Amino acid sequence: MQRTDFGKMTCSIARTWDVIGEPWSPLILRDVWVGFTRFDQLQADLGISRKVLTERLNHLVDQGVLERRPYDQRPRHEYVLTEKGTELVDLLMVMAGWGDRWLAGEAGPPVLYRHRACGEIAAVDLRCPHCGEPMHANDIDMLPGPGAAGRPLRDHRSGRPPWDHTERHT
Amino acid sequence: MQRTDFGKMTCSIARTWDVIGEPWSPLILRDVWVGFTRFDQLQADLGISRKVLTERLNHLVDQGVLERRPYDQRPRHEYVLTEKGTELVDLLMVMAGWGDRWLAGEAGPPVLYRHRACGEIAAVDLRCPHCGEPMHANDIDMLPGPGAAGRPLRDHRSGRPPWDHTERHT
DNA sequence: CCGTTGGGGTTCCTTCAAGGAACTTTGACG
DNA sequence: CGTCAAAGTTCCTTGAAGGAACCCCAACGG
Repeated sequence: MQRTDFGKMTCSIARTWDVIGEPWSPLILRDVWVGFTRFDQLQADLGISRKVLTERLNHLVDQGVLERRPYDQRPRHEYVLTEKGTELVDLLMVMAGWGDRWLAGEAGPPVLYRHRACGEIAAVDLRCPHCGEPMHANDIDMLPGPGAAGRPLRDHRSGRPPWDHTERHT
Repeated sequence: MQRTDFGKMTCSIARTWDVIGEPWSPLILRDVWVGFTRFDQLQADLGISRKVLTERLNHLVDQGVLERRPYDQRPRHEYVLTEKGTELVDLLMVMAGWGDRWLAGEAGPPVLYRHRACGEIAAVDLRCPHCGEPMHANDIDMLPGPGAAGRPLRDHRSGRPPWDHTERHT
């Protein structure tokens, strides 16, 4: 599918997309996390084509997100999350949180998350690691980082990018 | 592309994927957030095909993530994030955080995020809204929610799903 | 020692989406 | 009245997703 190579863009969203943005990839990671670690388990649970599953698993292994690990003398193996992959599960939790909030409808969320430390059922919240206050879309400013490539950034004071001098015919 | 309809699955990750999982969608949202709100701006910035951009924008509007808003008497309009869409930016921030950490390489992250409340540069952190402690992949248990459909869940004590009684030939 | 089974893939074919370029529409402006 | 610019359509080519069938390999079981 992806004829465009997002991995080469100077954007961490695009680069991350290059790793998990193909169809099925997040669901494969979800399943591996939940305990479906073998090819046939994944195939049966997801109903995905074997061909596509092979391609996705290879890609995820190449990207260092999954590890192929033998569990028998026979050529049998299971897929497990690497540290890199485990940190991707954070992303899945945020996706699940948004889906629970906006798409679950009458029936309510299919899965509840319980924080083991305090025992409470909760959706993850985004916080600033320094001050501990909420840190959402409108709580931040963006600045060029060391890996920047001259991409214009949002100016939160004017509400539009600094380079944008087109009139608004409001 | 997506021949499989993820939106019908009993999984908030799959449902969310159905909204933003097509190629380009996250980058479109990023651009709208950053201030590229018009068709030609998006097309020029992303280098996406006009046809595909039309399809994506329509889908995102249909899903209530973007709103098409006229800014002139002429048939001119711009796309803006709804509340639903603004909350999706949280997801983009987590994606960016992961990409910054694992894919930025030597050059470092292209963009830095500054928390306006405290002025610090930081990546978002996932916390439990109740106790305020970190809440990552391995800090939670999953339970069936009201919208569940009998899907087996992970048992964190055994490390694999409760229904899995196959031997491990380790 | 030969056939069977089961995990883990390939191969091949059809259908549909992505990419890209050219063309169209609409109202405003000089 | 001709032109311009925004915002799409149309059409064609290439390539990815879906699906079914097939293959390989190492135990077993008799």
